[in-house]
Amino acid sequence: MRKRPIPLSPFPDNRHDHAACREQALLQAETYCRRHGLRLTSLRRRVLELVWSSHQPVGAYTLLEQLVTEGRKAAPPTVYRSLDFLLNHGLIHRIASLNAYVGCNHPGSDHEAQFFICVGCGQAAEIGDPSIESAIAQDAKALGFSIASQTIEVAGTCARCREAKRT
Amino acid sequence: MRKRPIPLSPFPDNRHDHAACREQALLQAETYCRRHGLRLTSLRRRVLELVWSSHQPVGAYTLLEQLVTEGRKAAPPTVYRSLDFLLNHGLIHRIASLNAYVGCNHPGSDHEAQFFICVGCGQAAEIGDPSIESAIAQDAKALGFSIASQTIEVAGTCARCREAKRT
DNA sequence: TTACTTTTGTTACAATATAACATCACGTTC
DNA sequence: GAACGTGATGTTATATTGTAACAAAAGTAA
Repeated sequence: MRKRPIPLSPFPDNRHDHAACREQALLQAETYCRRHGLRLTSLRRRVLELVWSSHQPVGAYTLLEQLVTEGRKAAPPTVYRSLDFLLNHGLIHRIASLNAYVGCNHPGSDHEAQFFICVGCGQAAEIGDPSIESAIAQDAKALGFSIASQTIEVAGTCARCREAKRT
Repeated sequence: MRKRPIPLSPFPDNRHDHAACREQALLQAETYCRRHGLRLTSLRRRVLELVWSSHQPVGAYTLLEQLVTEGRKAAPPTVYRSLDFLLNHGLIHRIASLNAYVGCNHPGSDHEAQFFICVGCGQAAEIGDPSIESAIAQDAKALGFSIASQTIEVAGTCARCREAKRT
């Protein structure tokens, strides 16, 4: 029997209360930063909030536009530095295949995840599947390879978008 | 019992004859194109050859520089169009985490692969592991997600580089 | 040859990301 | 509070990766 994957952040259903979802993520980030002596400054908090504005990975320049619209003095380094902070502490993930960033609701600098990304709605579901992990770990062992980081991104169509297309 | 992964293109050992390796890949590409009525033009062949100049994924602009050095009239679209052709027919892969391209020695437009990429020597090993595939397929099934493409890239240190670092 | 399609050349630009240095804000020590 | 040191942000410029759009050339078939 294979272990059950942990659906850390699956595709949200129709009655998903996203405001609560985002607030919870921000609270977790605040708690995490307080406990680790990190400064979740106003800028960093706002960038995190913007990343969490949906479950669709968002590009750095989209975030930049939003900051500027809000009246902040922001340039590319403004955004990238905040993103780096959030990435380093596991508060967001980078989706390499999209050059975009998505929130993570289980902070901690040292965790890997797998993403299913819908080309229809653009949403990304984060999975933590021990079966994938162990398969990769076994291959690494066979190769004598020591793993530093992983990029696992599966693109396709989510259930709801498939259903929508059928009609 | 889990199936054995197929090491499609593992980290080459010290006595790896890369000239032969590259020539074989080019022959395979020629055969593949002939059989499928595709035109492996001089430019495309040369780009493929340059990609195969090592097992290190190579950037588009590096290829461009080399073409220009050789006296070809090349601009970014020159390279990207050739890369697109080679990608579409499974003759190379794109490594999203590096924005770089690496040769594939089992042509065919519709195959997925997993890569182990050494941060020491820069080489990429292509693996086709059914265990990883099936774990992902099971997650997709559980989510009702239909897979279109995959990006699976594991970064770390290969056996030889680990050994080298120990001394 | 002519007509047609595919490939390549060419110019311009879009999108993503970083380097380098100045300034500001915050906490600590005196 | 004043002086200091450190980390965060502002600012300008530039590097890197990738595309759009159209013209010219090369291959293919009637």
